[in-house]
Amino acid sequence: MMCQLFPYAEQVTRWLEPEQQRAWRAYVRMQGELNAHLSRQMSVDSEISMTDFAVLVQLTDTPDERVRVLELARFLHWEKSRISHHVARMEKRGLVRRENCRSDGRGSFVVLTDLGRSAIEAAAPAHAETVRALVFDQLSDAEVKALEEISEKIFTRLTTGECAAVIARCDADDPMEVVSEEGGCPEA
Amino acid sequence: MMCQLFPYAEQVTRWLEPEQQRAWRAYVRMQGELNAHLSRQMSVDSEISMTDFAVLVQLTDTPDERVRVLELARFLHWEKSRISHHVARMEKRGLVRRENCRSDGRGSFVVLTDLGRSAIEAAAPAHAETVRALVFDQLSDAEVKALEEISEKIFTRLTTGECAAVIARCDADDPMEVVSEEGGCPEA
DNA sequence: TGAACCTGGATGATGTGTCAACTATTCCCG
DNA sequence: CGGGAATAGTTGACACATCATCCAGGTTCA
Repeated sequence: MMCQLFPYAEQVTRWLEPEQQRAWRAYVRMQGELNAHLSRQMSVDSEISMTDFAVLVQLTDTPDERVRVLELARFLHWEKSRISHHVARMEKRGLVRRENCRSDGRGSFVVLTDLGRSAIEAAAPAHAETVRALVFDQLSDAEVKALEEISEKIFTRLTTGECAAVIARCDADDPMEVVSEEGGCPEA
Repeated sequence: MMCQLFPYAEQVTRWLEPEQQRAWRAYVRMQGELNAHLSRQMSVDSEISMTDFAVLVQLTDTPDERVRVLELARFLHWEKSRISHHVARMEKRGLVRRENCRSDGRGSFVVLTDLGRSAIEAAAPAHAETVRALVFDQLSDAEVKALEEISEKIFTRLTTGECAAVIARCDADDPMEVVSEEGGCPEA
């Protein structure tokens, strides 16, 4: 039970401090459980999944409720084929529909349907309640602030420097010549 | 871009405070990106995935490197069919093997193979480096402590009370008569 | 104009997670 | 002992994510 995730302390490599290791294990468990719980809640008391929800949010967030496929990919940090497949499934269920772009023959829009709008409007309140109950009702104001700062710092690290090059895959097709000396991101 | 995740502020339901909303959006983005990054790193510079890794850790953590399937499920908070499928795939790749339990004819053990051991030993150092570089190098000692406490509080909420009943699915087969008045977990 | 290249997007194969059955064994209790 | 319930685990169908590949429509430039 001790040293659960990484039994290789100080044998193999510079490892985490005990406090870091405790924090990491706590975070990993929490995050896994929270994701599972939010997904389950969403699909139990509404007809859509968390990923459907994310897509629908982007659409409702846009004035004319239509977004280009790749733009969606960039907002969500998904890769384009994921969007493509997912939109296809959502289209089959009537949540969105596709329309081709007149000004660019290659492009197409994803457009919110009435069914899609009512689906997200039905799902949102319960989701909000859940997040509040599971997360914010447990935390002090200071902790909320800390959570934001911690998240922001890590996110910044993930989206700058060499890490950004990998993430940029969703903008470009080719591996784009990442100059990584064996190991890529970690050793900055 | 504002109000990205939940555009239904104060229209529909008691919603999150602005600071909570900012924190939530930051957390969600960070967590998604971090997961993606850790998975990619693991599968790029080793032959196993994060989930393989999790299973192998449990095995190496056990004295005789063999664990019962359901015990594995409980440790990892996975459901049993997920374990079953995943172990089947790992067995196909030679990372583990199955052995039937002599004392209980129904049961079976998952046993670490030499290949499995060398796979995790090869993967662990780079993973450790990555976690340190992406997460802990960004955080002060106070933030590490805060991260642990925040995670612990949320995790506790997730695994006690009515929420626990849902999670307990991995211990029992039946839906176990969860007494939830329309909505389940959130409204405590 | 047309050849090389780039971009937006779709598609198919494969690996993974979830749900709902299902089988086989063991346990409980008369 | 015998029969029902619980337990351990598997299986199949389906939704989803990723990767590599493909293709049609644009762009650049000679």
